[in-house]
Amino acid sequence: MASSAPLSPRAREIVASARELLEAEGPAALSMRRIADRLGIKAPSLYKHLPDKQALEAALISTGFAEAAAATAGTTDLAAVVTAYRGYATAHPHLYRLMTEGPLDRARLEPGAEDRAAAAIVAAVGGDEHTARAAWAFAHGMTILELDGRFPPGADLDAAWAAGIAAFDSG
Amino acid sequence: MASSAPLSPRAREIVASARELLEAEGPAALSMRRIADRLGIKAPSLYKHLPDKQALEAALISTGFAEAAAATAGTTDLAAVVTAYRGYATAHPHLYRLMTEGPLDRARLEPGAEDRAAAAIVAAVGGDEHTARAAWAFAHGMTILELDGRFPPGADLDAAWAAGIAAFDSG
DNA sequence: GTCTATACCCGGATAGAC
DNA sequence: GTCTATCCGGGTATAGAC
Repeated sequence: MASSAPLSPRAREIVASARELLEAEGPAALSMRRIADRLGIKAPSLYKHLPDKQALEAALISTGFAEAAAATAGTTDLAAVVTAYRGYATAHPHLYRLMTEGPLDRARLEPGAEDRAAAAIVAAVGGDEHTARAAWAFAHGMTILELDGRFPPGADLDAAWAAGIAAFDSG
Repeated sequence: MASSAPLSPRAREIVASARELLEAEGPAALSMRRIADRLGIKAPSLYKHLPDKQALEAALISTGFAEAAAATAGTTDLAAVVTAYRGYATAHPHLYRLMTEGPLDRARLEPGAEDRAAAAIVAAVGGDEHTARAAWAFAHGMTILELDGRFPPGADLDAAWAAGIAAFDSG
């Protein structure tokens, strides 16, 4: 039903440790056993503090959205928003993947976190929601294809980002 | 080293059956055991025909690229390419995910398959590689966010696609 | 070309003692 | 709050018999 219960202090420590593991080794390494290992405890002990793994992932994702919102706040034009977006994603590639890959269980997130992360791009395109979604798709597509090494080796990605920004600016 | 060895007829049957499983249940269901089940054999028998699971996935991805190339061939303007791209992806969402998610082991693919899949979009933007990459990122971003249900419920995605197309057309 | 048996790895989660 | 013991599931892949 409602969104997540607030986390206890110990649960927040667990989430913080999980984040370090995630950022160091990626989503595939983010198992309850590995998280417990880092904390010097056993995996079953985690369940005294968090109901399940999804709650832990939701906490990580909510944090990521808040940080992405902060990273893009204060920008005014599309180039600046998109540059900040790319910068946040490449600084935290594994967290970005966790935030954006696959379905999102919105009920478990911090309320409003997703909207706040989207606000800067909506403002930068002048408030049109359709254009904002298209520009977000461009930014996410560039980001995830870049992180996954999907562009041809040696491709000038700064130029590709610039071309997309120019398209949306002139449109 | 080199690209994949050609597949035996039996291997092609296995790949075809794997594709049905993939399209019906998604990448997570695509295990050697499940593939074997569908064929009425045991998983170890598959290894007489295919060296490993990656070879099977590479065959599926190469096929997907060829089909995507065919789906977008003959288009002239960006709107038409992008519409065909979206149509192929939504007709084969799980295959599309397999084709586009995560790193790509190019050495195992059918040579040239990736380039042929990209050709229509390059042509539609007038041949500029940077703009082509940006437009592809837009199309992929829209597609994967749509498949993953990442846009707000009730969002008018046709309008978002149109807004992005307009941006690239006027740019 | 298929089988059985098996080796090895991993995962999330629970019960109940301390 | 942590532990041990355990249950359940899953996966890729190999050896060797038939």
